[in-house]
Amino acid sequence: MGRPPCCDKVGIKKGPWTPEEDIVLVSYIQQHGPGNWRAVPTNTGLLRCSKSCRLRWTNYLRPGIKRGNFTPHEEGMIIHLQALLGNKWAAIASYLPQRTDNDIKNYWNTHLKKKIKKLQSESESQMGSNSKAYHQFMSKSYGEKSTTDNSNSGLVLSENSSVYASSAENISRLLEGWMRSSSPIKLDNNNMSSVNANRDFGKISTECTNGNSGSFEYYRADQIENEFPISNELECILSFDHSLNEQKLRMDNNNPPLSFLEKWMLDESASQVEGVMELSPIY
DNA sequence: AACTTTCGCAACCGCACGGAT
DNA sequence: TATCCGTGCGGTTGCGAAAGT
Repeated sequence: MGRPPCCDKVGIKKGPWTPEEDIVLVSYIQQHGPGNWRAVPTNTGLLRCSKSCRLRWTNYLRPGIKRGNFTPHEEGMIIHLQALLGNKWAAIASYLPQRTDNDIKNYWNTHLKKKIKKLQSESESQMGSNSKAYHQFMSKSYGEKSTTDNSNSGLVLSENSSVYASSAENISRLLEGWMRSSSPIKLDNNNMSSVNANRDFGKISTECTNGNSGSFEYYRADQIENEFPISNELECILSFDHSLNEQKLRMDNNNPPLSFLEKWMLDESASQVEGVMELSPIY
């Protein structure tokens, strides 16, 4: 009943993308801009369905994607936003513009869920010990000095070096040469989620020819970090997180510990949720 | 060293939604 | 209004790598 999924069509390839396929896709999008995915396999000769092309682009090839380890602060953001929004990964990702929803979802499922569960069980088993594990985690997540643990002496925000998949590195090498072209082009405002850098691609300039998507450009991460300061929205939520955490730590000094999420949810519903919900996500 | 188990993540699947016709 | 089409989203799967025995 109904149409078969597009990827079930005869001749449609599945499985991991090869560097060569990536190059074809990237070069096509360089010329035409993202969108109209249905046309991509037809026009490029890629034996992939349109959906697969879109996914490959948005989750992997798109400029501005940060890969590799999540910082403690990113972890904290994800945990807060997940508690607020639930498994709305796309919404959560909009507050972490360098991360894809898929990446966040995977990180949540493989790391954070376990971590929270562990912390919760530790907190429950250490009732009366003022929830040390919770404090340690929160202080790490928010780069603050813990009020209960002096071993963590402050900011933990330094970012680990990113790890990139070998395929992306291969593409980088393969793309070297033909991508050294033209003068810089202004970034499209609609594409601010793509503003951040993919170090592998180096600096590339190109203009879309369809006139719809405007132009876009690959920047190196260090350039981006200098040229595009953190957005107001993100600053807002970060400062909110900061003050929230301070409040939470103050409360903790006077009250027996609740579980991590219970406490946070209570805090939120008490006073702060509206403030966050009014924030417009970054698109 | 060989085998098994666990983990992490890229990719896929199916559904929902909105715009066009 | 109904249908089609393109796209976005969240859940799940499968495979390679790492860890354990």
